[in-house]
Amino acid sequence: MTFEALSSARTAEILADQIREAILVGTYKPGDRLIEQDLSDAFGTSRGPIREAIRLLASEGLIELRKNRGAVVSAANFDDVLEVYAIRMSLGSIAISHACHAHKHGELDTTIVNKKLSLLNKAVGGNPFAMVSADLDFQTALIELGALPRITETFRQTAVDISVFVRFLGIRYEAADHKELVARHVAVLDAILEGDVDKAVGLWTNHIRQSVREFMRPFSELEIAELFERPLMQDVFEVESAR
Amino acid sequence: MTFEALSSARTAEILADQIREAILVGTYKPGDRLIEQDLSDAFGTSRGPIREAIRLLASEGLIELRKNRGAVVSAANFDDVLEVYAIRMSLGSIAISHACHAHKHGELDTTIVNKKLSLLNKAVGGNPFAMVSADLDFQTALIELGALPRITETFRQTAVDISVFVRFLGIRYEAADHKELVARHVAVLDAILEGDVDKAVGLWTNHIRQSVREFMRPFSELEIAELFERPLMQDVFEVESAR
DNA sequence: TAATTGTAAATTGTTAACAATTTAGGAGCC
DNA sequence: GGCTCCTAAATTGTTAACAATTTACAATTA
Repeated sequence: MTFEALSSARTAEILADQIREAILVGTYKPGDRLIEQDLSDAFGTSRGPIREAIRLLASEGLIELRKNRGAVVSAANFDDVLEVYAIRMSLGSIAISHACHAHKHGELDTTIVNKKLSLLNKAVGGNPFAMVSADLDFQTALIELGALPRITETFRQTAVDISVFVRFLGIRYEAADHKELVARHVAVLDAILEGDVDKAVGLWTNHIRQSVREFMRPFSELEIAELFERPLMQDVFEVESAR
Repeated sequence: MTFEALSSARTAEILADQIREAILVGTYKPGDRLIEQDLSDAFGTSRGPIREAIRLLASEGLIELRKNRGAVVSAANFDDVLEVYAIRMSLGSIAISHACHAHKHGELDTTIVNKKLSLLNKAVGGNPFAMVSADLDFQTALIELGALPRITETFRQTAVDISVFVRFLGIRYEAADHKELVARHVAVLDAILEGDVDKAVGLWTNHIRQSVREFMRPFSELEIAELFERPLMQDVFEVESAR
């Protein structure tokens, strides 16, 4: 990789994308070590850019760095799931409220979110992982309407987390009603475009709560009972009883 | 730096700490370029670790990276301040609520937060920047009681932001009533230790709202009026009128 | 046999040289 | 004078070699 003419993005970012994809696809599993030399052989670069990509993925939390002992793919657990949903609900509400206000002043550009929505509609019914990915892209675009860069960035990070959960914690989107899922999303967008703050935020929090319920669905009674012990369940998600 | 025996932390992290400090102290000002060679000369390492430190600071948002064009120190603006306070209020509430529940189950370790509190008390009345730093450390320890790692990490990042605002946006802690500030902090901690979720969260949100008011105090009527145009002001901070 | 030590291999950390790109400044042109 | 084009310097990006550390494993000892 001596010249690489096409690169409008940074090389390390491209590498990070490829390694992230490899992790999400299962080539590297939680607990696996990522050895710099192996990666640079595999991707055809030297160790420098690979190192940079590894650091990038570590800042996303996808892998963990141990001093002088390299990087390992992180393991996700249930507590993480609840925390991530809590962050998405909380910061998402602020962003959506902000988007409503921006819309009232006529300064809302819906090009991206509309594009992501049509991509999501196309993905419904296809490969479930591709659908999850399209779903997350749409939600991120929705949050981006708020034009709050730090919140958007944090939200974007949680999207990576959700991808990991879907792959490694057995969340089964096959079980969910896809049309209803998309309808919930569109309802939030519509409420924003009506400029109705309370309605939009309400629909959003409701959407997250529903997502938590769907996430729990595939688990056993025992596992669900354990999940209900977590304070976040009552305080943030207000989930009453299983299903 | 060929061996460096003492390092229990990573070299790049130490370098990042030093560069961050140099930025906060004003050695490098917003808009300044950070040239790798200059930094490696200044800190006595090669460009590799410096590069890594720069990437680290970029992920904190303290500097910005432009492809093939190096790093510049970021400039903070008022919108950022409001967004950061909104994040701290929102995620902080979740963490504090979580800490209350943990306390009820008797699994709260208050060693760190108590240590930070005594350091804060010592810092009151001294160098204002040192006080801000001790203040932020205490708040971070408070949030850490929630034992929610992702929220703690995001919160920790916003502490860096606040440091930047204090240095570069003219927030004057001299103007604030230090004893009252510490009292507000202690009140939140006490409420957590009473296990009173509503009280603790209420005190916390109130504390952030008060902080926003104090942050505005040094600015002119015109600037304050402009700040009130921001949706976050009404929606999140519920600040009524300039006082 | 189990624990311990010593040594070689594997791996990460650092450095310096080289390649590619951007920036700055001047020569030539309108 | 102001504009474009060109070249040289400055700077970032990449690579490969070297240093330091960790890991694996065999030899030694209790």
